Amino acid sequence: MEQNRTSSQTRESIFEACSQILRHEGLTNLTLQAVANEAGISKGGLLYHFETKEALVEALFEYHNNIFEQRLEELIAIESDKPGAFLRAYAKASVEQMSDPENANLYASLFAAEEKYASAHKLMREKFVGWQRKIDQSGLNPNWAMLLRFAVDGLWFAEMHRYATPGPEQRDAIVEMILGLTQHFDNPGK
Amino acid sequence: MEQNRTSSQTRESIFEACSQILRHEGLTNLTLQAVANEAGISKGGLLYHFETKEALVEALFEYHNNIFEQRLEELIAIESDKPGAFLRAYAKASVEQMSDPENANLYASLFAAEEKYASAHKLMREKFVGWQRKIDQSGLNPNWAMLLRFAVDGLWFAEMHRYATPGPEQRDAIVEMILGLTQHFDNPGK
DNA sequence: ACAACTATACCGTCCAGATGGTATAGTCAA
DNA sequence: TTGACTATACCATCTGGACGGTATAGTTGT
Repeated sequence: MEQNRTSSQTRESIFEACSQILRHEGLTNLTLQAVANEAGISKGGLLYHFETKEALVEALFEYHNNIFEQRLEELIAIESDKPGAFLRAYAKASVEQMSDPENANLYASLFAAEEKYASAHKLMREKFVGWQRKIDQSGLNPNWAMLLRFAVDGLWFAEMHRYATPGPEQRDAIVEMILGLTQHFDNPGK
Repeated sequence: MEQNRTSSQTRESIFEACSQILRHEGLTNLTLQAVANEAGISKGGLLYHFETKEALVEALFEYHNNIFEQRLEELIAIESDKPGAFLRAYAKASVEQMSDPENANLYASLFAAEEKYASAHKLMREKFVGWQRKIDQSGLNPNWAMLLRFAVDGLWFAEMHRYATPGPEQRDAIVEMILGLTQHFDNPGK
């Protein structure tokens, strides 16, 4: 006979089910019924794990944030501790995240979901504050460091929405350019 | 007796009604009924002007895009035709757009709407392609120019979602930094 | 000038379908 | 026994959209 899954296994499969739906069907189709079907459980079972849809979405944000931050930690560990190290890791982690084109849809849907689910938006805002704090402590001129963060976020934003994105070689060149610029303490232009 | 408004007057009041709702209530509350109420017409009247909700949303995107592009044209006219001129106008127009904090909500809702309304997304993608083309023709090294565009878009993205945004003085300083960098043909850092 | 007609700008009502959420009764392995 | 579910039924609410109807403005022929 089949064994019941543990609670945490089911939770993970629910998160992956949500992600699949967001990747291929979009936020509009992220209904409780659809998530339950995709995860191979019933709607009642889904609501056993998450009392409301908002709680589900918030947990989904935490799930993806953890993945990102774990990778970020790994990249920080590799990075030397020269000035701008965090910024370089942040840039690499952001770019990596978009290496699978299907993730563009996922993240675009996730950002769209923030508009509706205030708790998810709050979570993301707190995350950005944390990253920005580390960027400030990164040893670079704060304005210069923030400008570089915006360049990274802007690339990410373009990839996510597919807004006039660079081709692979140009993207690599721009990323290299950004990484190089993080080695300057301040704006090298005048 | 009261006169009927002209079609274009009503259309404009509908766009403003949509914008008000997006600014203060969010995309979730952008229903046909709510738009009709806000515009002071009936739901039937609204559907007279826009056959479907998708058509309404698409027209709303065109409306706001026209506002942005008109301002962009003005700023281009002011700008000298030295290299990077378009990029500077683009940066200024983007920043100006966010000077009213209530617009942050509006644009965040608009971007969220793109996830649902494919025609609006298509429109925005085409707009970005057009802007990117002008950036490419801006007389700067293409990779460098695109990097600067991403910096602008990243600032815009942060303001829109209120993600660890700079204070007013820091924002001004960063904008000045970006404008200064557009006067370099290529990455001035090494 | 005036009647006839057409086009425009709406209004008010109705509806099928979907959604999030609740409740309940039962299953099944450890 | 308990935790982890399934299955089903149900509800209140909301949504986009279709519809028939109406008042007014503008055009046209005579």
